[in-house]
Amino acid sequence: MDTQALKAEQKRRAQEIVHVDSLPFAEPRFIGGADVGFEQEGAVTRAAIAILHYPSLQLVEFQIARIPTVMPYVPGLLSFRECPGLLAAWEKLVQKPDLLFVDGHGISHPRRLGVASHFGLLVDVPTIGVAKKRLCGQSAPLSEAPGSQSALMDHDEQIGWVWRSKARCNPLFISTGHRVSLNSALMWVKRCQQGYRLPEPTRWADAVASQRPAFQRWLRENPQ
DNA sequence: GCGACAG
DNA sequence: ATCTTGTCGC
Repeated sequence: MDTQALKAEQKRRAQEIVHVDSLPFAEPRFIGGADVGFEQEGAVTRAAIAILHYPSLQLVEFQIARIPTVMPYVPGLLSFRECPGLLAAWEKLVQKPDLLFVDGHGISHPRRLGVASHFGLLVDVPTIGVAKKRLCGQSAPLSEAPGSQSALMDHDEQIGWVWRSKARCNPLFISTGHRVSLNSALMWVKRCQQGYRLPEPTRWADAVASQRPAFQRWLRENPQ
């Protein structure tokens, strides 16, 4: 694993990211959520993608792919570890989403190519990064009130938003993945908020991957 | 040199 | 990310 070469590749690919809205829809019909986890002590990569109908936010499809892990976790190089699994899950989808939320950062990354951006480029789909922790950049302190937000800045450049999606919960870090502006990224995430810390697409992807009770209940209510 | 560091 | 029960607080 040549770290320097991978970093150079990130800088190169980051220039291909479309930072403005080039969404082929006035309103998306399907929004997806993607999440990656690991099994067998990291030897197996498990990627899950959940597809929700918009604006009902009802789960309509999910796919899980398991492949041999290709790389160790290195902060800043996450996409090289997670994209192979995400691609495998993506190819299994019957209904591709118009917009995809990815667990992790988009352009709020040292070289502006977080997993949400990298995957968006790979499959050429609009993506938004929804991360639970900061990777880089700084922001003004957030108030305790749910809904409070602050721009995530790297010097003079805004690379994302820090948004308290729910009271008494740590904020989320939202950023452009690909083909979605920063303002729209935050807007779509807000429109998929249903009272939990994570927006529905990402929340369902996690529930599917981890076999959460809510997902098991959905399976029972949706035979076949 | 020291601390930070998505999942 | 993952290993894991109860527990504190709204």
